[in-house]
Amino acid sequence: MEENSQLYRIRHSMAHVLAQAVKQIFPKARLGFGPPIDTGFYYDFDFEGCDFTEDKLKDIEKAMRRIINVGQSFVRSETDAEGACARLAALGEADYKIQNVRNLAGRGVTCFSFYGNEAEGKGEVFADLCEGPHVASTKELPADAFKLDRVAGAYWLGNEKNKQLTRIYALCFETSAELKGYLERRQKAEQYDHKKLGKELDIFTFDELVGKGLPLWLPNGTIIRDEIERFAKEMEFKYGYKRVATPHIAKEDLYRTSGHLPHYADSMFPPMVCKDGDSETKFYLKAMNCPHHHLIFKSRPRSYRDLPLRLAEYGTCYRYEQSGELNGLLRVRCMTMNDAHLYLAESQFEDEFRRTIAMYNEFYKVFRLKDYKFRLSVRDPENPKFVGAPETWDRAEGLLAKVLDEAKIPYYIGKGEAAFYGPKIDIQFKNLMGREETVSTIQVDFQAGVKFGLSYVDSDNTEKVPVVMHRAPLSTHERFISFLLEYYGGALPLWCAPLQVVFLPVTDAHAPYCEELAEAMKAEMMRVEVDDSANSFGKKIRTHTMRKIPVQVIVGDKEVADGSVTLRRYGQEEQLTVAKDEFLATLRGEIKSRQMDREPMGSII
RNA sequence: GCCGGCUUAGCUCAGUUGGUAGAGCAGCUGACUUGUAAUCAGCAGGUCAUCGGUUCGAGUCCGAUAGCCGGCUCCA
Repeated sequence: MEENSQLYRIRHSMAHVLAQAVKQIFPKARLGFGPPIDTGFYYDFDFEGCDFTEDKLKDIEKAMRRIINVGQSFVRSETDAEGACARLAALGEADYKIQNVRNLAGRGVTCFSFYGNEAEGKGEVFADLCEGPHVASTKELPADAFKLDRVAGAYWLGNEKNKQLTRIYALCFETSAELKGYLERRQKAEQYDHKKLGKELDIFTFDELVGKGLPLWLPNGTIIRDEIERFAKEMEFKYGYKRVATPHIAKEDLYRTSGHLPHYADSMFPPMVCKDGDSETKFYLKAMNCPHHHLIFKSRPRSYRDLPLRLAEYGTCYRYEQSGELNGLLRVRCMTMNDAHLYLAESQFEDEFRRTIAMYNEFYKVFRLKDYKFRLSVRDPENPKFVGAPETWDRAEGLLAKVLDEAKIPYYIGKGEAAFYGPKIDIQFKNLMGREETVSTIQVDFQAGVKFGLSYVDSDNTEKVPVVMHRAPLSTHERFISFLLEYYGGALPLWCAPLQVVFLPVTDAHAPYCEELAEAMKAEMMRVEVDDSANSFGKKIRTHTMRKIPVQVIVGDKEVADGSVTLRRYGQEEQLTVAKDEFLATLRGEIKSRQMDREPMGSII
C-alpha cells in the first residue's frame, strides 16, 4: 500500500473517524496510535473509566457511518512542539499523544501537524495529531467497505512494561466488493487451518493431563514426521553431514557456558535438582541442541582436515514459551528440529553458505514451496540482549550480506531480529492469511567457538577457532508440518501421506483381488488399505475423498477380468485404468522420487 | 504473562424469559452387495470444562480456576 494512494488516505482517515466515534460514545476514552495496516486500520484506546465491551462495536460502527454521511472536511494545521502539547491538553489528550510529541521532539522533530474535522455550521468537531495525508472530506469514505473486526490488547509503544491499551482492528477497502472478497478468502483459509485439519485427519492432539503446548502425535502425524525425517537424512547424507544423537537434558554448567542461562532462563523449563548424598546437581531440559554438538566437536583434537565438520540431529528441545504465545503446532513447548551445526574454517564459510542455500532450495523444490523470502536478521545495537563485540557482529553480518549479494539472492534486512549470539538468514513464508512466519533459518556464530574453547590445528600448525553455522531448513517437525498442512490443504503428496492408497472393491466378490495387490504393496512398505466395509460404493468414494487419500483404486468385474485397476487420484477429475503391474511401477517411482502429481491446494487461494 | 472472546456426546451444532438435555455425522448390531461424494432399521453414547455461590430449582445468573481462540509482548 503506497503512502500516497487513495486507499492509504481512506484507511488513515477512517481511523480518525473511528476515534471521533469512540469519543462521542466514550468521552473519557484516551487516544493512542491509529495507523493504516494491510487489511484496514486500527486505533489504540485507553478505555479506563469507560464501560467498553466488544458488543459496543456495532454502536461505534453506526456512529462512524453517521460521521461519514454528514460529511466533515479534514483541515490541516501546523504548530511547534509547545503548541502541539498545549492543543493536545485542550483536547483532553494529555496522556499518550503528548508523550508522543515529546518523543518526536527528542528526535529533532520541530513541526507538528493536526487534522481537524469540520462539520458544516458546527466548526471543528474533532481533531487529532497526525502527519496525514487524508481525504478532503469524510464523504469520500466508503461507508459500506469497512467493518470493525476485533478488539485486542496492545501495550503502549509496544513495550510490555507500559500500560496495555485496547486496540480496535477494522477491515477497510475501497469498495464493498473488495471487503466481501476478503471476508470470503478469510473464511476459505479457515478451512485450511492446521489445527482444524490436524483434528479432522487425526494428525495430532493435545491433552490437559500432558500440558499445554505439548502435542501428542497420532499415528497419521507420526508417519508424516518419519517421512520428512527420512527425506532429511537422505539429503544430509548427500551433503556430507554426519548424524549424532544427544540427551534431552544436561547439567546447569553447560548452559552457563553457552550463555543461554543468563539470557534465556525465562524461556527454559526450571531445573531438576538431583541429590546424591550431600552433593546436588541441577539438570535442565535442553532448549537447543547447539551446546551438545559443540561438545562433540570438542571430544577430540581437530585438524583442518576434519573441516567442514557437519553434525546433524533431529533433536528434541523444550522451551517454556509464555502461555499466550502457544498456538497449535506453530508454537509449542516440545519440538523436534531438523538441526545441524557446521564447524568451518573462516575461509570455508562462503562456500558452505552457498551450498547450504542450494540445499534449502533443493528441499523446497520437492515440497513445491514458492514465494519465500530471505531476511537478513541483524542486531539492534541499542538492545543489550545481543552479546559479543560489535566488530564481530559487523564481520558476521557483512559476510552474510556479501554472500547473498554475490549469489544475487534478493533479501531484506530485519533489524533486531538476530539471535542473541549472531546474525541469521531467516526464510520467511506467508501463511494463508498473509501473516509472515519464519520457517527456517541459517545462523552464523563467532561466539560459540570462543565460549566453548573450540579449536582446530590449521595447515600452518597454528591453533584456530572454527566458525559455527547453525542451520534448520525444515524447521521443527511441529512448525513445518503445520505449514505443510495449510499449504496442501491437508492433501499431502503421495510420498508423505499417512495413507497412500485405498482399494475400493465394488462388491465383496472383488475384495480378494484387492487384498492380494495390497499385500504385495505392503511388502514394499507402501501404506495401503482395503475398504471392505458394508458401505455403499458411493459412500466409500465420499469417505476417502474427505480423508484426502491420494490414490483410490477401484476394482470391479471389469478390472478383475483384465487384471487392471482404475485410479481415482485426489484433486484430479480424470480416472485412469491401467494394468496392475504398470500401476505398481508408477507408484513405486512416484514415491521414491517424491514426485507431486498436482499443485498444492492451499497455494491456490 | 497481559487484553478480549469461547468451552453442551468422538466431531459439527440446537437448547425459548432459570423448571432437570436434543439432532446430524462418526461408533456398534442387523439387513442390503451396490461402478463414482451420504442404503435402511435398531442400539449405545453427556457430572452441560472444573470448583464454588445465588435460587425451591442452574446448561442457562454470579465468581474463581483450567483449556482453547484472536491480538500484544516474546520467538535460541
